Amino acid sequence: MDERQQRRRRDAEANRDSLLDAALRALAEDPDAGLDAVARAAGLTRRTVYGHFPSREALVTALADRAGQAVADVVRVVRESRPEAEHPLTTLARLEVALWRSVERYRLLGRLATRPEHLEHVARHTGNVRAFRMELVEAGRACGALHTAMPCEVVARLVQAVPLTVFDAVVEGTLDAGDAARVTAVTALAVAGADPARVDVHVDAALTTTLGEPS
Amino acid sequence: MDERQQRRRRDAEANRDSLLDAALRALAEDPDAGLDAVARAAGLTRRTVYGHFPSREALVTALADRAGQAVADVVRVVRESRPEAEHPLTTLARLEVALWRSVERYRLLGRLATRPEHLEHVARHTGNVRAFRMELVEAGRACGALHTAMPCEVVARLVQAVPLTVFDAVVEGTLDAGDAARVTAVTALAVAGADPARVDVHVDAALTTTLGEPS
DNA sequence: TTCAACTTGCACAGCGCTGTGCATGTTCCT
DNA sequence: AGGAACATGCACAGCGCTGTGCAAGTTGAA
Repeated sequence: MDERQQRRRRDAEANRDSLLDAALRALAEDPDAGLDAVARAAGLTRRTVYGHFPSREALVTALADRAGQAVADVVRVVRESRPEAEHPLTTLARLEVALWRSVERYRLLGRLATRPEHLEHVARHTGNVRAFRMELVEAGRACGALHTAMPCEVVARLVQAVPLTVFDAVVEGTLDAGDAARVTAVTALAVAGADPARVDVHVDAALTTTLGEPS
Repeated sequence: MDERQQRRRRDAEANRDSLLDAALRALAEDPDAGLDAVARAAGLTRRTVYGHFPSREALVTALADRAGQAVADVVRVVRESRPEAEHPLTTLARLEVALWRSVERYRLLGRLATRPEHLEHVARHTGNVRAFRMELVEAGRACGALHTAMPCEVVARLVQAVPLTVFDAVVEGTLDAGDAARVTAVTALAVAGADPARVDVHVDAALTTTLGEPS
């Protein structure tokens, strides 16, 4: 009963995956992209999509859940790998850097949130990240490392948008992809109210810690 | 030849205006909102829209141009009202505060930019703001008031998203509308790399300067 | 008051997208 | 090799939106 016969043929499973991958990219660019564009990007036909998903909404839902799961995993890993005495701002930097590895999925959630019909469904997934960010901001303020200019929840909301903006900057060519993770972390700390002179320490620590892990 | 007889009847002109107003709100929420929703929000019929605009695209274009003009005016006013010796960061704060008064239009441009078909048309309007922001960031760095962690163009791009994020926070209820202008300015300076301890000075100066002007 | 400008309702064509049925290959599994 | 699972092409219905034509009403201006 562990796993049923899930999917009988391997190629079908592979097609389903490349379909989800194509949808991830296509819908992150345009949440209203047609199924034809998605299928074509996956090297398949529109008709075939309905062999894997009963409706367009089912595809989007599966995709959103998958993305939400990935993001939740990132949060969990960062939480669990956190040393007892690690500075909250270093953890925050690590979170943003680690999150950058799943930016495509994070971005998908952000894009779907711009469509009223998916807003509530996405909101269930973004809660974790926001809560963790708020936690870290509060901890950062507790040790006097953050300037307090607005409520923590507002800060968390503003930080939430940073990776999305950075991604947009990369897409439009303003920012080099190699610098993106660092820029994200630096900006996130700045928005949180950190002293610019001390940001580098945390970000560098985060980058060296999180760098060693391959795909 | 100053003004032709432009529009013959006053009510028609008024309807056209309330149509544009409704479209501003509706399309800023959902760039794909139907003309029926727009007309209904203006207290008119879909059929009437085509009495004022030949096509949906014409409406959107007129709206985008109008919004772009408003934003450009804000930039011009802030530029011209700038005292010789004013600190660049104070000017930047003034820009963001003044821009907040036209946030709905600024936001419309931002929303339209998420739709591929309008992207290039919007880009013509956003150039001014970005250039001015970059100018101010460079000046701020020149007098040592800004921590340098990334290229100016990247900073300008990141600051560009701040008002939009703040507006979203207001819409979803995370932030009180009364604090929005201040939060925008504070966050913009933070992203630019200002010392948090000195941000208040510039923002307060900007708020008191720009506050006296009514609608 | 009278005419022109404007709004409205209805009806219709067109377009693009979704979702389905079916008949025909093609590919995997045993 | 055989049969089941899967992909494909085509045809079709449905839906929502755009854009147009026309025949009414309604309102502003002279």
